[in-house]
Amino acid sequence: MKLDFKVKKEEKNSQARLGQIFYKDQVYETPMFMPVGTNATVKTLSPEEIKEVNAGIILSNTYHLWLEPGEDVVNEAGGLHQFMHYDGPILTDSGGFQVFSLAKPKNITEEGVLFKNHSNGDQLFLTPEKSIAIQNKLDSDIAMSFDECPPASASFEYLKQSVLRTIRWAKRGKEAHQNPNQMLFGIVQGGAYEDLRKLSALETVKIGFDGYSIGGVANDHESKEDMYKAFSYSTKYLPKEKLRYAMGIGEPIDIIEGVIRGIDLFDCVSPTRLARHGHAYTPTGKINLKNAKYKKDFTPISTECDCYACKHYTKAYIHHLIHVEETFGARLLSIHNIRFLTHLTEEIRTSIQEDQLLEYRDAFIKKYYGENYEKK
RNA sequence: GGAGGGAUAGCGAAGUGGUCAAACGCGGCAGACUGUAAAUCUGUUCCUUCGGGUUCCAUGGUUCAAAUCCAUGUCCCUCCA
Repeated sequence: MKLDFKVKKEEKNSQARLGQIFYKDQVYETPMFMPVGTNATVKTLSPEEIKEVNAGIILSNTYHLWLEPGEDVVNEAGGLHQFMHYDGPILTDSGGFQVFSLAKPKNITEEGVLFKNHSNGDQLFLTPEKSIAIQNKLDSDIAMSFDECPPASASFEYLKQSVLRTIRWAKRGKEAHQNPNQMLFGIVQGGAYEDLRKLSALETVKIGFDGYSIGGVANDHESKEDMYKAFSYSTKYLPKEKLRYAMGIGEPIDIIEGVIRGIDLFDCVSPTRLARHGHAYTPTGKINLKNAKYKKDFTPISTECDCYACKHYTKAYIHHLIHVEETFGARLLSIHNIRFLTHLTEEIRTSIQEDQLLEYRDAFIKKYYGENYEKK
């Protein structure tokens, strides 16, 4: 069954909204943070742990599952939910981000994108139709249009051509889409230019999708200022009743700033990747558990956190696990970091409810970054 | 008792007259990471008041110059008796 979305409340002092996603017999609140599980697994976590950490939607990836194990295997298993034993909503990215991370610009044509398989060098060709067909078979709940995700450093002219092509691809993808239980989102591109974001948003909305994503943000050292512009210039031209999703975002502050600009959904690899590299989010900033100063720190990562890691383990123990490269360390930190972000969105929702989101943002910055925070 | 081989920075290991404060790997100490080619990548790792100082088992020697050559000693390994 296709999931449903309703906006419950709009904040008085910003573009922020409170919403609800209805899925099977469950209701999920937005704004929401969605953990990333590219290879049909949120790295190191079981589905039970994903739920324990209060995450709802999780992500998976078309490109990766196409290569391994192949969409037919997943389909034969009964779809992604059955395959990976996750009964919450699953969103699949289209492979569009891999256009940015894996393909060379000259391999992008009107028809589609030529990739080199990152593991064996095979030539691969992905098109909008192919991406949608794979997602149909994976049977995710939300599919993404196949887009070009250009680097932030791309020129205005290149971005314009790219936006126009992504719109044409979106149209082709929508025509190819056949899974009635699956939402399909269009993707707004256009860098930090209002003209391009407007063009991209309006044309994509004209095609008509179940929700809209904002792509091409936080690529290759884009400034925060440009990222926030991209948010504003996109949501400004999107219908209020549809879900808005900032792809690949992000850092705690970027989630808050995104919500302020009218975004409902966020996903990011940071909590799990940082975890594998020994880092933990805390209310007073990010810390590196590998650091020698934690060797004998027998306090939890955060006394304000209710996650499994913080309830039962000390920094000293996790420091030890990371040093001896035990996977349990990465798991505890992944649990903690995702919980940090889902908890952040809970506080954001409360603040929207009370029309206090801007105050919440300022207080968060003061606590997380200290007094001398400036947008970089 | 005899014959060989070896001793290099925290560890392993290159280097066998000057370009050597000494490759490289590990470990250590830090940093980066935003739709996951990411349990990855980068920096740093003798001391220093940044001028310099002190090193390659020890001592003595050869040489303009020694981790590198010679002598003696100490310790380790392999083989033979």
